[in-house]
Amino acid sequence: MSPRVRRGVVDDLAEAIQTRIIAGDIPAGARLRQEQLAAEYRLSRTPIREALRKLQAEGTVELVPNQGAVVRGTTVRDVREGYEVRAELEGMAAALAATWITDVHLSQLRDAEALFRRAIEDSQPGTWARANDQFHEAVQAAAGNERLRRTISDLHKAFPRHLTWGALEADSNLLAQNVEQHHAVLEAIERRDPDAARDAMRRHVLRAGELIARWVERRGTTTAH
Amino acid sequence: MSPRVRRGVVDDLAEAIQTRIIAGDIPAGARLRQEQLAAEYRLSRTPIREALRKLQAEGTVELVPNQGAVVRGTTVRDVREGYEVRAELEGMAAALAATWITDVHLSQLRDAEALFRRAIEDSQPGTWARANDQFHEAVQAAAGNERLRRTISDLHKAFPRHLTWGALEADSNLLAQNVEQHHAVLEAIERRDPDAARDAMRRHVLRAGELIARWVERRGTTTAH
DNA sequence: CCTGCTGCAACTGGATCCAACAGTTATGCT
DNA sequence: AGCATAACTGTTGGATCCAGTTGCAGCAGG
Repeated sequence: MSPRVRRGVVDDLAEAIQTRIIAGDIPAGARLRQEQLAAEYRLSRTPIREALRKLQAEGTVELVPNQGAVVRGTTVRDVREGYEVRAELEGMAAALAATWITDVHLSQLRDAEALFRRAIEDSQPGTWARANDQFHEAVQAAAGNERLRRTISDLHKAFPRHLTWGALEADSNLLAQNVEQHHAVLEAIERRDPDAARDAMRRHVLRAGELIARWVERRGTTTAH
Repeated sequence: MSPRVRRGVVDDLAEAIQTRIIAGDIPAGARLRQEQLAAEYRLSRTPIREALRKLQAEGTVELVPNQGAVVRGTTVRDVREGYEVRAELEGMAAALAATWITDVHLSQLRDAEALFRRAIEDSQPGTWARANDQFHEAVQAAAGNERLRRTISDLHKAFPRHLTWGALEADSNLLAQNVEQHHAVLEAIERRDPDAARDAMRRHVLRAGELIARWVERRGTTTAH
């Protein structure tokens, strides 16, 4: 969002690995061997290790001395706790958005909502997930609190994306409900009603969290091996 | 809090540097030269660099390619935004604490409050800051949401401690007000009133944030050079 | 006196090298 | 035969090395 500052190789590298993890490409509990990653990315081990340190700080990976890095498994409790916090923060963002939103941001928000709705109705697999992110990001942008935005983003990145997908993909009815909830948020923001916006967003996120928690519960923890 | 897992050299190192920064020992805007740090800690540059990567991920330090690490300066806007978020989260923690607190945590909370009160009344310089942390941490522990705790902690570490100190130390009246506010939070939690607890904590944190913001404003940004 | 160029020194980024440690398998002793 | 120990393999941690880039100082020119 603000790559105004110059980025180095390891920043890209960390992001790449991060992406592969949240995409579910690399499963939880998997050991990340430095040499293998080095070979894969045509680099030496040094930048790999620095990237892993970054991921450790972000909580994506656990780093045990002399034993290497394993991707942190997500427990049901992690999901519940994380979404509880996220609900609060996104609710706050919605409330702020309702009071401070400008016309440009409002039109962005409307576009995102519309895109999401269409993606669901036409049941386009990859598109609606992206549209969903776009909607939430639009709200956060409208809120105008950069720190808040970053905090939510960090929280969001703590969960592999396939969790979100998997939990909702199963039932098209749930997706329809999501459309309704997004609409409620948008409507409250349009009405400039902070309390209503906060409440709508809170409920929305909490619901999603509960669904994901149950989904994870059913399949056990995502920690492999 | 959970150093159950084995820690390595760089973990300690990162924490040490972090501490020196939030203590104000290393001023904002200062360049951290790897060679110097290496000599200082009797290590090679490699672990230093990894530690800096961690700090970069935590937002404590900015890492520009071929130019090294500088500690991030704190702008007034950063303070306002950060404390706004923190107020929300700590308010949430207080609300959770009010509903879920157990007897052990409650006594811890009472102890922390009393310690804080005494430290202020006897005007012991170093003690009250520590007692303050203790109080807030007790609330978060009582809330029982580990993720929330960690998120607040990350947020807290984003600000050098001497900011907090400096802004409050000047006026003993402000400290007395803080005692009152802590008491209000404690009382609401004792009454098991989530809404009141949230509100009291929110106000408390927002006030502190506003004071710090104004203090920073007066002295300009903390970015040296 | 100020501005722009050029060469040098210092520092960072990445690669390579060696030592230490964990896990595993094989071996010897009871 | 079973258990304990010893050797081996694979992997990480930290040190050293080399190349590329940046920033600064000094100098020439306007």
